[in-house]
Amino acid sequence: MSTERRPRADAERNRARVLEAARTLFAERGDEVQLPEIARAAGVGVGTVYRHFPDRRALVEAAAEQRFAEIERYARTRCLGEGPGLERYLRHVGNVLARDRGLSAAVEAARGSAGSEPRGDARAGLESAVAQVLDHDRAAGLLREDCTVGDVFLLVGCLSSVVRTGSGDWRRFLDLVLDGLRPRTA
Amino acid sequence: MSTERRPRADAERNRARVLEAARTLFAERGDEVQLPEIARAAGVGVGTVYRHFPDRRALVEAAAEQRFAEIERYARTRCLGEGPGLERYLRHVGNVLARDRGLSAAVEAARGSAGSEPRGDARAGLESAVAQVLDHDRAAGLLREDCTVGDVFLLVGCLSSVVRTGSGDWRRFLDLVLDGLRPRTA
DNA sequence: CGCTAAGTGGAAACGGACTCCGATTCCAGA
DNA sequence: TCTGGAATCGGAGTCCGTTTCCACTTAGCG
Repeated sequence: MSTERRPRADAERNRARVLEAARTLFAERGDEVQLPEIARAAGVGVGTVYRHFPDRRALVEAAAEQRFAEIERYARTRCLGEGPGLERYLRHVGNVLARDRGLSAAVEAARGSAGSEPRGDARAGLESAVAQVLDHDRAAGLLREDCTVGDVFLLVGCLSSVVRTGSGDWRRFLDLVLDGLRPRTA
Repeated sequence: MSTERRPRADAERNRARVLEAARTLFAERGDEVQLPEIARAAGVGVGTVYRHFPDRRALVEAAAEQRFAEIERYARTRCLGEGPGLERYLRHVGNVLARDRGLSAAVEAARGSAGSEPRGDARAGLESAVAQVLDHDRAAGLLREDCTVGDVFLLVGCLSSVVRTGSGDWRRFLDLVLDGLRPRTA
């Protein structure tokens, strides 16, 4: 079944260039940057962009994938030690979202088509990492019993929408939400 | 300074028709309904739509204004009696957002350009109503001391973004958030 | 009744995502 | 090394929705 062919060298190179240009521009100016501009920055024609990515959204997502992987790494290395891991995690995500204007666009896009879809492995990796953080916090009595991975993704979606407003209120939002996530002190 | 002129009768009638058509269509199918279709439904040319509303966003907002007023009325009449008023308020808003697909678009649009802007009186009215609900709840010891009107608007924005995903998770979101809004039981 | 400025409608301009296809480039095999 | 043709390239052109423009219509004042 592996009718997969190694892509031509120049094709691979161009794909990388496009992705690189997209990452830079999206991060700086958000996802409203236009395709022709990205193509120009990559030294490539629009057609080439579309050869490698079916549509604008796919490009936005591909550009974000790397960031997701970085976040997963952060979760695994910095959120399983002492203290509240989920809090560290969410604050980190907030910061990353605030720095990379295009990332929140990718997060928004990933919502809506929730759960079922065959999401990339970035998503799967994140899910398992978050699950570990949740277990860790729960074991330490820092988290309400019923908090699920889905809840965290839900909240990250909201967080992303708040960051997008640019009002800077996202820290306040997290403060409120985190209070809701602590165990109910009867 | 009041160079305001009473608009012609037919103009007023057309404006009302456009608004009516927009309300219906936006509610049913969300804000992606196209201007020409709204114009057709209103029995009017596109040009006329643009005479009364500078652009699509303005129309979306105008169509939502009425809903905002209804919500304000709900806040004043149903959220100041016994029991948690803010909770009633937020659940109501969630329901309204879920029924009127276009409303969340208006809410999203209203964010971003927060606070300062000379927002319509619908906004001002809502603010004062919410402030009363907050005072009411606080007096009854149902609400954390530091919860502001701004917090509520922030959360409604998030709520709106969750509703928009269509996942139906918005009730869960409210459950989490409401727990964060209760007074810290030391 | 005119007269005139407000109002109307819809054709056309615009803007941006996406498609198409002739020209170009890579590379497997001779 | 050379070559055939498959894969890739690039950007002009299509498509589609928003917004503008303006010749024409009409309300409503004198």
